[in-house]
Amino acid sequence: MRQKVTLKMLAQELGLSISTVSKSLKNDPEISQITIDKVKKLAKERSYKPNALAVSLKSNKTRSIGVVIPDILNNFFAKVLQGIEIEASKNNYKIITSITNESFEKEKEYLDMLSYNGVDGFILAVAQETQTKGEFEHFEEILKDDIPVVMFDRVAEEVYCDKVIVDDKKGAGRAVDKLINSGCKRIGVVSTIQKLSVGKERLEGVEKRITSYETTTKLLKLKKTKDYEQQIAQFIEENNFDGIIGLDETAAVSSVNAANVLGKKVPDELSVVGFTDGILSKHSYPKLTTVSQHAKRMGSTAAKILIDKLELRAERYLPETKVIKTSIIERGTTKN
Amino acid sequence: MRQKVTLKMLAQELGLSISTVSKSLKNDPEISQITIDKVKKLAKERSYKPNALAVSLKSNKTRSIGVVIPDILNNFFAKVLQGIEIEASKNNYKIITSITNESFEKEKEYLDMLSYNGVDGFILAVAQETQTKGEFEHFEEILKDDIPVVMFDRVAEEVYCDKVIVDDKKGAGRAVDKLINSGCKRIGVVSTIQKLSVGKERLEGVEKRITSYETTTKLLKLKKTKDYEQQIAQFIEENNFDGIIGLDETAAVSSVNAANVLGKKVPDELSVVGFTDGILSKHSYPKLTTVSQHAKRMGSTAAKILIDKLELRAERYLPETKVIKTSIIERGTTKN
DNA sequence: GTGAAAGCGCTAACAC
DNA sequence: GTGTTAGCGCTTTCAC
Repeated sequence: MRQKVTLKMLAQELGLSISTVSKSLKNDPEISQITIDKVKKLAKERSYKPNALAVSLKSNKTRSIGVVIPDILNNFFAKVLQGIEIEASKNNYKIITSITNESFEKEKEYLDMLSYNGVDGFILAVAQETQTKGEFEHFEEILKDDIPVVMFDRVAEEVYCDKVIVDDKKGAGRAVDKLINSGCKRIGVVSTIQKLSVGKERLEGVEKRITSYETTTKLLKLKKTKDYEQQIAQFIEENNFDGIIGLDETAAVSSVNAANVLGKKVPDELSVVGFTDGILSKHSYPKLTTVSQHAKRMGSTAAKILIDKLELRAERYLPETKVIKTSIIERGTTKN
Repeated sequence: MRQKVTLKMLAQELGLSISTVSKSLKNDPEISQITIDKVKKLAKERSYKPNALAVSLKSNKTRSIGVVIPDILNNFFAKVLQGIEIEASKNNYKIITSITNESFEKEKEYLDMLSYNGVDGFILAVAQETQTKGEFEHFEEILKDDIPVVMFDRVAEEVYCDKVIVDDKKGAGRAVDKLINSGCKRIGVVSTIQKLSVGKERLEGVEKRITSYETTTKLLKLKKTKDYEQQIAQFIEENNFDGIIGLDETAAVSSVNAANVLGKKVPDELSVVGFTDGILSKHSYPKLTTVSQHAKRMGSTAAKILIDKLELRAERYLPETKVIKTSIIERGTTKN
């Protein structure tokens, strides 16, 4: 093992005290310029780097952010993570990634483990199991310890902390408008996320908006046990739909494929609008028109809010909820 | 801020010394059972958790692993990350995720930053720019400091460290066999990753295997500037292919969609085999037959190797290269 | 302008 | 069986 360079070593070599060396490296005005230059020169030569651990112990700051997400294979979360990472790295923060796999226990465990001098703050999306259970004490615990938390997308209303969400309801409304404007008369809704808060929000958005038009809608909750495309194909046939809103990316892409099963032309005989605008939407045939949630921006926004808090640049004790605007990305599954 | 519980506090409250408390919590046989019980009881009550920073400073171990990957939006890397995460969490390691976005500079930066008491070891896939440049000093630096490195998938032959790779050549051979066995006579190869080592490996594998049969092949390198499906459709038409091997997931899915453009039936008129077996393969229409690289297993294997090294369970100084076997996942784009 | 000393929270060798 | 002490590498107050 190559010897690690410490302040002590530099001090010895220069015949100075440790504190002088430390101050020199910080350009402390107490120290003469000559000394400062001397110290810096040697530090550079030896490529001295402060021991992050020692600095953290002293300052009680780790410069790291705990990111707790339900599922990294979900392209949406991956995008958010990317946004967080970029912003964090800009500000010289590390990120510690934890994946709950939608489990309440894992979520609790990770929060607990990381809250003890592991990270300065958290960015998280609530696990499905936690949302179903409605138990949020583990978040409160963290907040009591004065560790800031920013929730995104899957948030817990009950917890008083910063949040970054998407105007899902409005987005759903936009999806309805889009379909109606491209001539659809009968619109069906397909979802695999009926249990999640976002799933409910979107459904509400659709239902509310559809009352503006002379039509109604119907929801198909996809069952994991059966083939999605078959379920959707049947749903379309039975109700004679000419428009489908997929409340999540999988539901939307499967709807496009269901049209293939039925031999219906998209978008001529069936239009589809999806949510999330991830990688699947760009690789379906035809490519999906979607409501984009700007996942990357969600990530960077969440990171900005958290870092502002950590650096005390923001007002304390005043949690904010930031709403990211949705927008429709027009591609091939709708008519103009 | 709720006061953090420290050994000192417990000691004071119990009228014991700090070291006694410390030892009690470690079940040191030097300490009487009565004391141990007393200490543990209070520790539990106060929900004492050791300060991870102090432990790290003392032990010079952080129990964290630096994971450096080129792109988290790539489903393959996301899967590997998932595998790493599971294994790490099992062994009570944290993971620090860094995304290089294929940049040499970023890769260097992250390795540098994290190597100073940030992490105990690294798991990484080399960035594209680094592979192109062929500069690997930054890896050597890390190894000199005795920080173990495990490379996966995108490895640098030149660096003497542990590696986890896939038998890409054999996998490519399997893809050829699969197509020939399902009756293909003219096989084309499509790729978006011709610059990466894995891309070259796979191509070689195809070319080598195809000599066993009475046919030849041809490669289409997809240009980012133009629509993939159009390029592929043209390629298929011009060469009258009845089989396509997509060397990466995007190329493979785009090939299936190109068949749609041409109005060719898959797999009846055109068979396709892809690589990577990610989320896209499962959502194309028809679903893709692919060569799976078992990404998750790659991740957990890499993590196991690293953790074994870190805990000195493994022989030191003897880097190993583990080859993960590929397998064909049969779905709808090939005939039986 | 420089240095000594205390302390962040913990561990462990060494007393007693 | 329990306590004292030194030290991990750094920052910072206070003394000189």
